[in-house]
Amino acid sequence: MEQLLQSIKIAINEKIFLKDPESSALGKRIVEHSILLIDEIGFESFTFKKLGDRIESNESSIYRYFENKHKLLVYLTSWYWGWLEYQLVFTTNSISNKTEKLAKAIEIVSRTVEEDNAYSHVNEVLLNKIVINESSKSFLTKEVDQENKSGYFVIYKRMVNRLEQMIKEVSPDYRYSSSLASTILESSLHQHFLMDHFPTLTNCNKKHTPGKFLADLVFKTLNKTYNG
Amino acid sequence: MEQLLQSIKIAINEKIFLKDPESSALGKRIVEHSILLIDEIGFESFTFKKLGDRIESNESSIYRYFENKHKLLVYLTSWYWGWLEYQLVFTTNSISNKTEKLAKAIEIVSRTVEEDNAYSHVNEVLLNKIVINESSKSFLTKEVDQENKSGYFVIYKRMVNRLEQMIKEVSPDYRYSSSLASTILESSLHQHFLMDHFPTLTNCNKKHTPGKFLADLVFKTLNKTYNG
DNA sequence: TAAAGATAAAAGTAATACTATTATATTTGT
DNA sequence: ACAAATATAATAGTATTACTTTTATCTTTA
Repeated sequence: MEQLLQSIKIAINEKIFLKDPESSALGKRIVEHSILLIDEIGFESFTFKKLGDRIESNESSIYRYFENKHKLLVYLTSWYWGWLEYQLVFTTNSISNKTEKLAKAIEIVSRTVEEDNAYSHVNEVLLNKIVINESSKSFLTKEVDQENKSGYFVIYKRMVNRLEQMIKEVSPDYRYSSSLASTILESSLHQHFLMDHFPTLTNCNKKHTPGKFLADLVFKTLNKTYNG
Repeated sequence: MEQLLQSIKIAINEKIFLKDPESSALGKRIVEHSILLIDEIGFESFTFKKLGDRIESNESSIYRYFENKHKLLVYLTSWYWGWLEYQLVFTTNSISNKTEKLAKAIEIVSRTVEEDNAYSHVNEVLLNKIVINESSKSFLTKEVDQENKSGYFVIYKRMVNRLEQMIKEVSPDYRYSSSLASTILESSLHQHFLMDHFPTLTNCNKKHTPGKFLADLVFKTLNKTYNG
């Protein structure tokens, strides 16, 4: 699988960037070090000036790739969802049992991310942390409707739709398939956040993972017994 | 109830403000108009200078009440959860049937807020919109652990705990009571957000409210039939 | 009615979030 | 191999933000 992924490029809506960061060494350094720096100091404190210093390049050169730091965050989260979507599709594709397929999907989208060496300039473990801590800020803005129209969030929406379809395959009569699908993704991120910062607000831990909580929730809701 | 509430003050952790905004006319104007202005232009664009212009007061006077706009947001969301907690406790207190009590609680925390004239300087309808659109930003920061230690989020945590207790009353053996409780609150806000901006990612609408989705989810998960 | 406390006005500072210009590399097409 | 095209770096500049400080004035209240 790693060999296979090596040649796959995550396709991101071109409106999100001014110049494709995958198209040059500088672009890749921008992506690589923005992940490290945002993880380190948080999105609020992150600036293109600091990133420029870090990669020994100039602030203005970064502006040639991304209009502002908000678009960079949209890019990074899109990349993450695209990467996760690939794993989801690849892993569940061959599973014919519908219940088992949905169970696997829940596991994939909610598990703690482990190193993936397929993309040398992206640290997926840190990117997952960024998605947990910062990604809400990419859509909780006054510009969300306009950016949604421009297709900034297509990959995320496709992820929700894939989960929704799997839910429908398991329980065609369930009324809230898309709400449940969006709740799986959102709650997964939230439970991971609570594990790190508000442990009294969650029962999840290394043993009882967010994935197990969500599998239990989903299959009871869909009236299917499943012993994952 | 309105008469009763009139005399109740929502108690907010004193570390969140420099001077209690409830203690003066200017303080109340700050709260009142910050809600209107944040709703209007969003938290990112909101500044104390703009608020000062709006209330015909000075930027530096606002700084006497709140250290920065982040603390003001923490204050507003705390106020909201305190207000909602009061409604929750008041409304569910007299219900002896445990299932019915939990059902009512879910309804209270997930319903669309309607006007409440008890607090003249707070527009609860707009504050609810702010909580949906901006409140995540109050804890998705690098300072969250330190602020949590200082008690900035106690009211929210108490809300989750109240829901958790109600869940335990209904199903003592359910393993994920606090995860489910935190999911109810988080998912409720998220489903309202999706209704407004990503209608394809939710089945919720005026008829099939987030409250109905969540009640269905919770009672199936807890193996209780309830026809709300 | 004097003193204390609150608010307003003005000015200043460092940093942010950019834009514009020009110079210097680097790549590529012939 | 070399000119042209393109990318990057360096520098400077602007408007705004997020404050702090100082001083003046206004309002309570003891």
